[in-house]
Amino acid sequence: MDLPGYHLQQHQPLVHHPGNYPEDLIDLEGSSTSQEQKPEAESRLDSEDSCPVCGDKVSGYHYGLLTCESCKGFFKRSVQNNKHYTCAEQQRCPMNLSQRKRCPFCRFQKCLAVGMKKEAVRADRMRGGRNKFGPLYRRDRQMKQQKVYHQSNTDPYRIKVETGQIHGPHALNDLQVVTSCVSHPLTSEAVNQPHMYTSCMGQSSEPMSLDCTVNTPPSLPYPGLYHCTFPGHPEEKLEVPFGYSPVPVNYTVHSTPNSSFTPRSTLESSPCSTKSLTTPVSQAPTQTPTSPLSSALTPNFLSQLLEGEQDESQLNAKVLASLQREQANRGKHDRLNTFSIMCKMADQTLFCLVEWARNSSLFKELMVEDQMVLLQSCWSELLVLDHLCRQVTYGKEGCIYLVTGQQIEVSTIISQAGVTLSSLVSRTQDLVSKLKALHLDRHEFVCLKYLVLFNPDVKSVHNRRQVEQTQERVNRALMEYTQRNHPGHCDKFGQLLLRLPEVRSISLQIEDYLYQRHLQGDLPCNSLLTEMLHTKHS
DNA sequence: TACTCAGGGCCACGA
DNA sequence: TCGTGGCCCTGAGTA
Repeated sequence: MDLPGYHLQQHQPLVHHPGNYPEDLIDLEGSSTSQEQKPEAESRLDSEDSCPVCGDKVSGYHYGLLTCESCKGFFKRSVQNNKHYTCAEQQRCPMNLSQRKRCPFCRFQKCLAVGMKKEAVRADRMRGGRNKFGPLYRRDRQMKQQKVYHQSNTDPYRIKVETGQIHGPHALNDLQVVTSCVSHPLTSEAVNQPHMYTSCMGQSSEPMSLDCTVNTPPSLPYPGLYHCTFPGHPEEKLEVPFGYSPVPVNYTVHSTPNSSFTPRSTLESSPCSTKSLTTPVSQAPTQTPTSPLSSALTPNFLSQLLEGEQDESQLNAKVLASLQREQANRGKHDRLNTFSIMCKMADQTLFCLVEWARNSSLFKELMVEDQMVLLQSCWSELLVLDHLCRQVTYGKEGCIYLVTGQQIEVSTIISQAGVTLSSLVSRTQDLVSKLKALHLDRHEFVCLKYLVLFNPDVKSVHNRRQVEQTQERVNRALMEYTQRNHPGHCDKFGQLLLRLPEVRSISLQIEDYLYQRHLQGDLPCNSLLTEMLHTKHS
């Protein structure tokens, strides 16, 4: 099993993550491209493409993708000098050849969004040589040649993602939300202007359409390159022994301000549970007066927790770009259906969550084996929490805010979905309402994520005490934060913790649902999502 | 061993 | 004065 960033094991099959396009998967439009392979000299002409950041002429591969000399230099200086820009506008400045100098903030953000990699800027400033992305550039070049051919034979730059009818034995889809009647372009610029997918379902015998039409810029770099910014990139492919142990957790909450959040392993609460597992009471995290925690440290501690949080617009752009690349790499008759698109979104989000955990200073303190088992245990809960936070923060009434920045009406999904999915959507929306009523904020949300992540009851955790202490610390920070910021809502802390069992329950139901779809062959292959599911059930 | 090419440095230029 | 961007140098990887 691969967890992005973890590599320990050699016996597991190599897993291809989204964005990974190893040669064995790249056939890529098959033989049709073989005759179109251009000589190297001609392929160089491809570099006549425009820079994905500003549209200027590209000069070569720089920091992960084909960019112009100007953006190369700008990116280098920004990273080397650790520049921190600010935007005088609304962080949505247009970025083109004539205006690229106006707002370095937006320019740098766009550099990151399109996939330029900070890590490609050498910390030691050593000149010359090849970087570690060399093989990737070659692969990208091959992909590019193939795409040039493909685009010359199809409608260039415009990719229509449609959900087709599911035929055959797999027709029992719980979700057949399809698209065709909405035409909002799905561009990076659209990230900050969420589109509404209005329902046009039930008005036609044809599959309904969930609009995923994308206008891909001509210079859109290719799969495997943009994905450099995602964990799980081929260059980072790491193999991991992945013995998932389903350890259901029941969060016992004493909803008084002084109570502690106590995850306890239970058996009955999990439909997936097959093992008996008990946790000694002594292992339950407790707060004691002798705790090394200091309330005076809480603001800084919360700031530390928040540091790793990813900017939503960047996440939007990343996932959107990933979906665009996925579509761009597919043939005209090989479009992703809506369920697959949703899975891809979840998969990319999962990668980002794993990366978030890996970059967390608290998480880094754990031994790698413990990091892995914790992530294996809570990945679906993190996904649910992430989704919930997005809805609380950005979602409008009656709509679901997607990780791409788009919105879809809940009624649209429910009207099309089967019993299981409808139930899941309803339960999740109920929870969203509860969290909205609690006015869940960013600090509280990140604390909940850490509480879920640092679960000392996960089987196989070696340094249980360390996990417990971190959980206690986060628990205390959350309690103090809610007391300090919501003195009139003295039970907010307890109310927040009371939501966690439901998060767990929903996540388990989602895992079961996805696994069933996986068995039906509906889940996209080669995804971290699939691997997580497969490992758990294997 | 010559060649390739991506990252770094230099420096003229302009705001 | 500082940021920009074009040009050249460097050196690991490759054929």
